[in-house]
Amino acid sequence: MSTTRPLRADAERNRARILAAASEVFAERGLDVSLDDIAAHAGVGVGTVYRRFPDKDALIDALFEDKIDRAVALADASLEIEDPWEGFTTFMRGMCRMQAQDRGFKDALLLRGPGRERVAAARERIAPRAIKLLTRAQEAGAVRADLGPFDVPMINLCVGLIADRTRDIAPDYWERVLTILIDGISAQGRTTPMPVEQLDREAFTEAMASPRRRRA
Amino acid sequence: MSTTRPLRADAERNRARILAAASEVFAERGLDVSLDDIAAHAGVGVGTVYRRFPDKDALIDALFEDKIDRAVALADASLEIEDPWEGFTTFMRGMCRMQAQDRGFKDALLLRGPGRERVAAARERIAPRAIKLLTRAQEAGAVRADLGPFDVPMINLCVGLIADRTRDIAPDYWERVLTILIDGISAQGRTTPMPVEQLDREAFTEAMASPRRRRA
DNA sequence: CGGGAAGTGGAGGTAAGCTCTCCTCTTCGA
DNA sequence: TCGAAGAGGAGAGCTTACCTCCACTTCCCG
Repeated sequence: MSTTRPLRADAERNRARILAAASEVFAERGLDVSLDDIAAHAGVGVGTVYRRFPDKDALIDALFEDKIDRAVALADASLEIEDPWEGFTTFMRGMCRMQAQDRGFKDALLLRGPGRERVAAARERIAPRAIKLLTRAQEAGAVRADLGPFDVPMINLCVGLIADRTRDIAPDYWERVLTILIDGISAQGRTTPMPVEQLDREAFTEAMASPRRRRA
Repeated sequence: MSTTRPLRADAERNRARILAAASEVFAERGLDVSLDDIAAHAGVGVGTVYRRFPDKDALIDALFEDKIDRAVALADASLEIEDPWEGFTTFMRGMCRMQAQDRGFKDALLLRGPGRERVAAARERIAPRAIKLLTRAQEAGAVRADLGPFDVPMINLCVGLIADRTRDIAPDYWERVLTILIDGISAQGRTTPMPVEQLDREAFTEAMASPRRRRA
């Protein structure tokens, strides 16, 4: 099985184009985009996509792996930071940034259908590191003691939602919400200055209007 | 037009049944449920629903009005509270509770399509009161000064999301997230004790699995 | 109590939108 | 040069929802 004959040059080029397009489109609009959209964006026909990837999930998987590795690397890097608070918040900000910049990644972390095992595996790689970051920060008295390990992904979820809604309007707005959440989990009652401006009225209205399928 | 002849007794009964069923189903599962579901839940045919309400939006509107009134009443009651922090947090908790307990209400506040004007009108009734609550709390030094008026609904959005995901599993879990958020907007670095327990592993797994259409 | 108006149910018309297949035509490369 | 690999994209087939239509039932006035 592993002895796959190399693809023809044009096929290889198209494969790369599909992956690039999928990465981009998933990041922008989430996993709910149709393969037709991705094919169009890649400048190929749908048939070509299906020739390369048995189905949509295979395509998602091909992109997902790498992102998980990056998340794990982030966790490891955060554990290297001496200051426990700094380490924990670096991890949180990094995870949120990844999700804010890549809606597909955020969606992938929530899959229930096929690909569920892959997500479970991913969580099992990240969770122990996250827990270590959390307990270390709690033992240092930096993070409130009553925060549970399962509260942490919920915070991610919140930021991800806000990022989805403001991505096209104010791509950094999510940092305000994360700032509030991080100050809220501090045991020392910090008030971190807001890193970005608030929304103006127009941006707010836009963000609140839910995207009822497709454009306006 | 306004001189509508009274409905026949059975029709009136069915109308009430439809409204009751719609209220219940919308609250549980949001505005995305089909009218077929509502009709079944009310024990009538779809045709009967459409005889009474020209379309789905009319049905939503009929229920929405009253909920807005309750939100406005909550804001007014919160303004009656002397302590500005207490007033503001009472409002926040109340708004979040309304959305946590009624997913349809939460959805309705985000409508873009038809019913948009009604939502805009609702916002215009609530916004001035919310702003008053906020600035009063900020002037008293209770709420961080860099919080903007448009950040407040974003907090609601976050809590609404968490409530949606945990409604069937741990109906009060959202209060933990709101607690974090409220502590995060305090200018005085409060650490309010968590009002409810955290999720256990199983509940967490359940909550993270996105509801890809219909049941499990 | 009888008849016509009002009301009812739910199958199915209509419309989207999606995933994935199929088959003809094109392109690569030994 | 020519066979095999690849490409494209129309459309099959599925799902899901909103809403209509009309034969049948129920109410209620005279």
